[in-house]
Amino acid sequence: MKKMKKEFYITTTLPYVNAEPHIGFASEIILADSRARFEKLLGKEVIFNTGTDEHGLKIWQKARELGVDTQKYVDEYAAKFDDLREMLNLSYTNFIRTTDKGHEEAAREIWRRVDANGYIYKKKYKIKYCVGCEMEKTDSELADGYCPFHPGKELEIIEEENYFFKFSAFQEKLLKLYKESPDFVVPQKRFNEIKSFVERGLEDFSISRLKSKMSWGVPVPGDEDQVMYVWFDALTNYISTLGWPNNSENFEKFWGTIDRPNAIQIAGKDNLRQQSAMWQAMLLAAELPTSKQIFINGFIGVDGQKMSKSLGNVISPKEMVEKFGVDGTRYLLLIKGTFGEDNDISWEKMTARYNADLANGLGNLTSRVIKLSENLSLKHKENRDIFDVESIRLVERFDIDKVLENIWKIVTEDNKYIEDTKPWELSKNNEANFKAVMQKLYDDLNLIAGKLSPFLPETSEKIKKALETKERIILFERIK
RNA sequence: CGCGGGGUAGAGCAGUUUGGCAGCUCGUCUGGCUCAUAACCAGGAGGUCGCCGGUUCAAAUCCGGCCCCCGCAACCA
Repeated sequence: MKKMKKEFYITTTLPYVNAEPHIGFASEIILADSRARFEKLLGKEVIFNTGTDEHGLKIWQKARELGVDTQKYVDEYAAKFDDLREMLNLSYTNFIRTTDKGHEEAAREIWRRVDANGYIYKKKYKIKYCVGCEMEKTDSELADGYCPFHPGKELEIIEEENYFFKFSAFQEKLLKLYKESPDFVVPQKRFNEIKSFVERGLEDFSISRLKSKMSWGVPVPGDEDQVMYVWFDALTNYISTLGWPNNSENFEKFWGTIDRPNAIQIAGKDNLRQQSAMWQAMLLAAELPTSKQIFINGFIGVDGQKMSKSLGNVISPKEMVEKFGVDGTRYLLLIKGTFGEDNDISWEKMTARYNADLANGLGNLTSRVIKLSENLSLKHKENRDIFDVESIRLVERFDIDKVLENIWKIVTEDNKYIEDTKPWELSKNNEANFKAVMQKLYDDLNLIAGKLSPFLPETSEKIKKALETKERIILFERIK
């Protein structure tokens, strides 16, 4: 067996705090949590990072709109996101807020390094400004050259001077990085997408805003008139959370070194460019190690449609937990489909799956075994190496749906085994066989509990406890 | 020629990288069981793998062409 590295680092993206926690983010963080718990079980020291992205124009506007102090507004939202820890039984070790002082300092430091290496320059550029909206408009937001909300008004052209990041200088370096690590982005199709994006050529992008127009951001080092564009600041959280630049020991241990990158990132497909190109270029520009691997998840649709507020079909993590419980929600979000693909959900389908797999499947099997073995004293053995090489490979690709499918094969086999051996008859006429049959079922259920612990931690504990105490238990109540 | 994803049983999907018996879950039909949460087990029905052509002993899978759906630009991961 080859010697494995003892430290594991995983981070989600940081949700932007201008809306309630989204089911897509819940799915992302449950995947990350499952992986983090899994690695911990394999004996690694784990840092699992998440947090909130709190700067930028939209938040500043939203707070103004509501007439509340911006800091107060973000404090409230950050707390809402931190509530997910309990709601979804998450095991994250770090919760970083981009308004944390340490983070802001780190963002300024990475700026200084990128600047010192010659990758930041100042440039005047023209922006289109709609007086009706009192907002800057990008070309993609325009309809026939006019603001869609104020089509009668001419757009004003304003010249603004901002700082730019020399993204264009990183085309070759990024392609080299992609070439050298063939699994850098998973799934492959997303990797192909970002490769061809970088191959087509990169454009420098603006990384600051005039403070006079929008003050809610990290001040640019050496220029009091500008604040950082939110992306530049936000991406830095993945390393500021480790105490970078002050705590270089911790940083190298978890984030890794240039020769041995160690950081696993998970993100939604809307974040492909930011995470796998922009952020990597920023790291290269600051002469820091890149990420090790980036997993890109698909989107969740409802009944074949996009989930959106205007359609009124939004399913929130909170509602799911109210209906299916913590582990029910975790299970349903883990098995909803192949990692990286867009997955379709609906209350109807989720309820059917909940009843079939959790109530009728695992829950009912647990009841059967506990009841049948009520009066027996069975041997308890500790599980060792409960995950085989195949399961490890699957979890490392976030194919957790397939791992769970394999666990559920044991449930099916055991139901069949009970049917074939008829222990309720054996208990009356063949004590020895009865005991042997029940011992096997006990061992299997104990194994299932072990295998479930990273994914459905609460259920895992409940099963173990029920086996021990022989107390009858309804793991998952059927839902109508 | 903007970029990308998809079309496989009534529904939802896997399988396509590396060609080799068309598979899973739900639903449905028939039968069985009574330990269990009206749960469980067995068997059955149901598919021209979007269409046309090519390569091959062999194509859902590889190649060429075509049709249709969806996402990316407005709340939104």
